[in-house]
Amino acid sequence: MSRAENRLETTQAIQETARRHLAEVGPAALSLRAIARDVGMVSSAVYRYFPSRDHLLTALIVEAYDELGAAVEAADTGVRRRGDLAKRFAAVCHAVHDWARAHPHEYALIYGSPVPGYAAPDTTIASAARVPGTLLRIAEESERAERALGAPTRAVGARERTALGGIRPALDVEMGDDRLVRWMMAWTSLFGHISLELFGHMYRGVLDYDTHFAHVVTQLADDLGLSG
Amino acid sequence: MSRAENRLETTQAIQETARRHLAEVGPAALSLRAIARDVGMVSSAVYRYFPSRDHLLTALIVEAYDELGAAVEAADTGVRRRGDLAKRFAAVCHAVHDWARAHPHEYALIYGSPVPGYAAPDTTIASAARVPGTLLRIAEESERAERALGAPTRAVGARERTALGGIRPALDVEMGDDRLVRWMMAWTSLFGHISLELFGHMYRGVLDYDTHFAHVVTQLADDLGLSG
DNA sequence: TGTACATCAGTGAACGCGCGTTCACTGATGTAC
DNA sequence: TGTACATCAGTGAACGCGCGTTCACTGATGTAC
Repeated sequence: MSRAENRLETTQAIQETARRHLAEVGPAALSLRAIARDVGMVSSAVYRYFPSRDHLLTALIVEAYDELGAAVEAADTGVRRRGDLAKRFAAVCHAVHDWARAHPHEYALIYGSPVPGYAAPDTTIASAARVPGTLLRIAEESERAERALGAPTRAVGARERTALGGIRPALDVEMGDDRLVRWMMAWTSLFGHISLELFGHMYRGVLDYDTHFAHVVTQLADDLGLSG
Repeated sequence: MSRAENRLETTQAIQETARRHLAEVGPAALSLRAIARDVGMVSSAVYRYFPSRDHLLTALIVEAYDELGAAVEAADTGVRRRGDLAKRFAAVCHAVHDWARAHPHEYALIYGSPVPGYAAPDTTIASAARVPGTLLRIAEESERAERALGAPTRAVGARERTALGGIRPALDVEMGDDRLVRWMMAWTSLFGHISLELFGHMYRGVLDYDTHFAHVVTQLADDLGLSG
């Protein structure tokens, strides 16, 4: 095995082990020494691969965003009838939900509490943007198709229009303010739902998470005017 | 000063200091020794007041839930015209938002990632239920007043009805499934919005958090049929 | 094809630090008679 | 009002443990001629 191959393999071994540890102790208590022990090397050797604990954490964050992003993009792309926006939206929502359920600690790492003392570098931005980006692509299609929203939306004033100014540059289409607002609400609903569910706030209230989630997703699709 | 007064005062001093530390290092890294040092006593003395680190954490969690709960209840009660449900709903939402902005770390403690290795005891349940409870009281009023929902809701099937079975016991009124679904969605929207905002996911996207939040709240009130 | 040198992975010891929890203790505050 | 005893707060030392990071080093892998 070449040096380069070895390097790649060891880097991955460290990252995988780190990820396992993350699930057990959380990001704040993630320990380089414990990871090194588990991989079977001495703690100082890890520094040949990651210059510091924070760099390792960044790698884990990027990995999580990318894994989720890939799952979501694949779910969208997997829908044959590209014009069936309700189906695409549902596929995306369920992909986020499924991934979060399968990887609760990775989800908590990127969508839960920020890690104290850690500032995510700009490297993470592109990966973090994949899910919102996928949603916006569907939103654009609904705008192009001139679909009417399923839920009426209050008139959007100039201030609210300005408030949403940071999102417009990410859009390829001139989108109505009312539609954009509804998509923002769908986005917060989606992640709010998943966070409240995963972090235990629905416990004993909602008795069947999957059924309820599926219902909410179809409702959101209706509100966005995607069904029909 | 009596022994009992002293005890209360020291307990509070420890808890306040713990809370300050929480804001700096997060729940996972909260250190009894550091807190003791800051209060001006030896670390073992803390054990006269809290039997373990986890008990202290529980106290902080209950405190946070109660503070938020009290703020939310006060906001609701503060609305004179009890029949103005839109105003009550908005007051409640803004109370959550304001409190979260003022106490981001306490918010993260209760609505962010679960603390690894910590299991919240049942003691926290009553305090945690205050915000959802306040929302449900408003929901009940809207049911009693037979307000029509502002956003149409897809027919709720038997399975979804069953899935929401855990919430019905907390209701004093027989509530329509469509309304209950909308209130669940409002709840997830509210906390999803706040979490995404506070945890940095709206950064550079939404340019004016307060304006956007206010707009969303009025929209939610519309959807719930509270305005009018 | 072989040799000389450079690069790199991994070692092991060390630095300086912090942690939660236990325990025997001192001295002050409270209580019962 | 005074004395004897019980309760309690806080001390300081100790146990056993873990952490991130640095550094001089050995030995293996790669490269240039």
